Amino acid sequence: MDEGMSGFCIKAAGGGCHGNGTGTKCGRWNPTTEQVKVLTELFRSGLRTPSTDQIQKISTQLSFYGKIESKNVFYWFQNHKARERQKRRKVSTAHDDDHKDFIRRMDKISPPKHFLEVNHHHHHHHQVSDHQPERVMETLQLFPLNSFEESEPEKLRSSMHANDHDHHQTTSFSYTIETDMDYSPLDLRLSFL
Amino acid sequence: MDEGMSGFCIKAAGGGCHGNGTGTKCGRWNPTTEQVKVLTELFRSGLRTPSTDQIQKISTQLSFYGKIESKNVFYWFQNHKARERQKRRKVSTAHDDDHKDFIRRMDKISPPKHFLEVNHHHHHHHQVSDHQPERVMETLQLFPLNSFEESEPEKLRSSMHANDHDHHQTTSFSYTIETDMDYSPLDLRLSFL
DNA sequence: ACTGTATGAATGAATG
DNA sequence: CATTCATTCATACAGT
Repeated sequence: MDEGMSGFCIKAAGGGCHGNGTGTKCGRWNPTTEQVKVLTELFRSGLRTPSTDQIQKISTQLSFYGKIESKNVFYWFQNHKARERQKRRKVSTAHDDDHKDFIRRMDKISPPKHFLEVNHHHHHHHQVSDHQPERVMETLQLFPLNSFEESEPEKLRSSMHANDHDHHQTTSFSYTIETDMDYSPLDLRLSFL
Repeated sequence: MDEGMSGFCIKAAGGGCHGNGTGTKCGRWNPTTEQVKVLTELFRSGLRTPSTDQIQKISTQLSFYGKIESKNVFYWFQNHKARERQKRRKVSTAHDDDHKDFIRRMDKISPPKHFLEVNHHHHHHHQVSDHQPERVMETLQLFPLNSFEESEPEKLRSSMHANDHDHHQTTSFSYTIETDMDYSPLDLRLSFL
């Protein structure tokens, strides 16, 4: 979730919409026939996943036919490829007798290869029932306040060094969840180091 | 940077099977608004790449609001960071108004024929810069003709013949826009090096 | 007007 | 860290 979540591009409506005669509403990109034509042609020519540069160029060219952004081109190819494949896949079901008990996506499909999967605690008492939050109201120790910033070399957190939780030195910051709902005095405290 | 527009996005449609594991056949984590809120807050506080410990703690805290695993937190941060960065690059492009000053530059000769890097130019560092995308209004150099990936024998169909004079030595494909509107003889040239 | 379908947009989950 | 695939949500538009 970024700031601009749900496709509500309510931004600057004035003239925002490409002035095509078909009276198109703004809110989401509505490709013109020309744009679609070009995109389709590119796709048919073999372009499936354009690189950033190509996307840039394509959208720039297409911008002549109407408002368009790079991401539109990006999504277009993403979707087009996905749907075609999706369609193609529907034609491969139950080709034989019966049980095609495969492609069954549900629970644990692929366990995280590396470190992940650590959150496991209560399982003994009422396993899958509604989780009775044991009020783990402990203070959440977070980042060292100086390690963030995209400068992470290759420090895979594979470290997995048991537990350290010792360096609780400075800056602590409490964050209280703010919700409209009013549940228990549950305030998540996130302490930053 | 619009924030908290209406607090919807509550994908309560179709399945909406997040929440406790009372037999919900959810395949993938569906974060609750509270979880997202916290994660976002953490992100905005500067957390970008939480360590294993932090991930652990965060997911533990967030588990109060619903089912969640460490890997979810991990992926969330990965994606969030990546997308924000990607947004800096894709959501740009063509912001100019109605400057139809398309420059039909003399096509730049395509580099060597067979597969070769499509990106033959700049590749400087531009971490998080909010610069205006350069208007690459030149012939659209696209993929290296010899398709890639997948077993999709896309038939290269080059209908639209070049009604122009322009024709490169390489397999170029000229696409002429055909519209009822009668703007300039703008022919979008898509050259596939 | 409502409904079904096509498709733009978003994002969880991976993989390299 | 970037790139990609799979799912799903949201909407524009066509058909009845």
